[in-house]
Amino acid sequence: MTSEPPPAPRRSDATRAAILDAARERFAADGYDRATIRAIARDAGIDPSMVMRYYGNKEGLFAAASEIDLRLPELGAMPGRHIGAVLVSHFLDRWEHDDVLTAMLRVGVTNAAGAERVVKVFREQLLPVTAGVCPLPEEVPRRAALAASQIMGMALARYVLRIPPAVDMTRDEVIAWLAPTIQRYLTAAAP
Amino acid sequence: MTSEPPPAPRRSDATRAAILDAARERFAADGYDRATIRAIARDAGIDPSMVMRYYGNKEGLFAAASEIDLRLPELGAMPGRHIGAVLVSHFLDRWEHDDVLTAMLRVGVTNAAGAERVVKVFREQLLPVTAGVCPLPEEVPRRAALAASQIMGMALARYVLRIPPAVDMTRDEVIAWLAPTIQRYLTAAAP
DNA sequence: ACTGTAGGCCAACGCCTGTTGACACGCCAG
DNA sequence: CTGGCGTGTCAACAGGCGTTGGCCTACAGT
Repeated sequence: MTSEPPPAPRRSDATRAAILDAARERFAADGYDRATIRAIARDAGIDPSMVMRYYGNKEGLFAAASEIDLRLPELGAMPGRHIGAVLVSHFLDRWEHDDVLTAMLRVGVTNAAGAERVVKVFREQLLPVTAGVCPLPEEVPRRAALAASQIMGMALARYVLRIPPAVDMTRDEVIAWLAPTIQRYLTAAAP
Repeated sequence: MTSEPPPAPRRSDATRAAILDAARERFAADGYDRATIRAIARDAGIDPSMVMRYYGNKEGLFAAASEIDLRLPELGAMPGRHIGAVLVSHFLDRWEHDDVLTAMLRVGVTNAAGAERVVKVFREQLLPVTAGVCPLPEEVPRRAALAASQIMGMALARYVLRIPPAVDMTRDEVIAWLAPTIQRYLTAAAP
């Protein structure tokens, strides 16, 4: 499946990367519709037609720009009581140090393909990690969805809508409040 | 302030209402950019120029269409232990029976003015209602923001992104899981 | 009955969009 | 040295957008 024979380094790799960087930034800041190919090309310092040559069309560019790896830690290898805090802390890091997640959220809300992409990340990355820590296997998807709802909701309030009290909370305060919630969603007995 | 002397019924009230209905639907379904004035006018069965005549421009139309009343119940008049369940249940109702909230969420994410509108609703409608139930007055904004983050997060997962496990939960399951979270955010001792 | 005005439609504007095709440069193989 | 291919620019396209102004129609006040 994932076996492109040699990576085959091309002379244009720098340009491709510049386009991708600019695209991620624009998609994160403006959402799918307002992030124009022309603006992305301008940011990358090249002609709009290069974007088409390398990524086919706007959808292809978005697909390439929203290749996301949450880099979730292995939860099995740590004391069960810290799972909530570790997850919240990890997501705060990811959200603050790069704008792919903001882009994913913004585009997921505006664009059907974007929403599917979010669902895919949820299914392929969050589900496996939470599988090991939930009491009953059949409850895993539901519990993961609950956890995701709280994490995305805080990201929405804090990084996208910028609701002042959510922005003003320190990182540690956010963790202190959210960790017990995530902990309960993933590990506590069903209500 | 809110004293337009007579309501002054106009012959065009039906048209105005049709435009507003169509606008709310389109903004909810498509977000700010994709919801075009032409499409809204087509839905309302009139000419695009009528929209301009009555609402000035697209921003004015959006401002009129996103006049939101959460219709939050008085929390002071009920047993303190039920606040979480009542709030979650109320928001589920609002979200399912009318698409203004979805519109608000979608536009809040794509549009700066939309985000400000969400913050305004938070400040003017959620804050006052939660003020009566939090232990310390100075914690009210933070606690309300936490509750908002969980409620918006679930709405995002369930009604916008349509993450399958979040969609599949019954209304009662959502309440059973979320109510204790909201309850804790609003009333429990700070962590 | 006459007239002013509000309600409504139509055609057009200037702008910006995604996308395309033709053309120019420079590297590398033969 | 020469040809081809990869990299890049430029100019243009068709279509959609928000917005504007002119014109027609029908009702309301006198």
